[in-house]
Amino acid sequence: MEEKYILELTNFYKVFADSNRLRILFLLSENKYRVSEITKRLEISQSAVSHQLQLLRQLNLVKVERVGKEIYYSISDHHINIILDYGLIHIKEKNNE
Amino acid sequence: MEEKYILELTNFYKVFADSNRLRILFLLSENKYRVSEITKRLEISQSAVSHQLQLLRQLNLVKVERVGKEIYYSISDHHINIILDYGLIHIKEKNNE
DNA sequence: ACTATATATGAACATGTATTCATATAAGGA
DNA sequence: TCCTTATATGAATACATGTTCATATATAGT
Repeated sequence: MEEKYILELTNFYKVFADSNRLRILFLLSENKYRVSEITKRLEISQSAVSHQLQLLRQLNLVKVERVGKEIYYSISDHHINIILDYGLIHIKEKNNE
Repeated sequence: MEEKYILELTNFYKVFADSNRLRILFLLSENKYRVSEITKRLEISQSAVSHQLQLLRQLNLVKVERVGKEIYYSISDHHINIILDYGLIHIKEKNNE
């Protein structure tokens, strides 16, 4: 049975179930960005961005690189891109029906 | 940009981000079941099961079939199975690292 | 028509979590 | 060392949503 994986699985899907977190992931899937750039591009407050990045870091989904005062974030798990791509495909397909 | 899909996408992922809902989806991915059977097998209250099924029905993820007093539910969107399978693969792979 | 069984549903409640606000930390430049 | 900028973080707040409780609806059997 999958029962033993259920909690782990729901936690995995929860990552993508918040719009700001998803925006951040999509942005980082293109490139690495500083916190301030994420804030500007997505129009999310600096604090909210930092909190989300903290969460993503704990889940080992993004990695960090410090350059002077600035801190760059990027995707660290290639599965993320697959999930993002598949989700998009699903939605687009659905909209075409 | 994916911006216009973001909300739709998060709603899509939210479906899988609850453990009881995920259990129900996994169960229904095997077979069609009556509400009472889902309740027994998953040990979730009848009301909670009904509420979740209602939600899944509104999203067109499950379909309904009435047979007398009983009501059978089953998966109506094949994408569901793909998502469930992929999620499992991801988790298992992750656990083997 | 009455009763029992299966399922649905609205409202109240409980809980998790995302955001904000205020502030801390850390690095670079003067 | 002091100031400025970049980011992190704890606490409070706001909000969304899943569950329960009570009850409604629907169907079959008598």
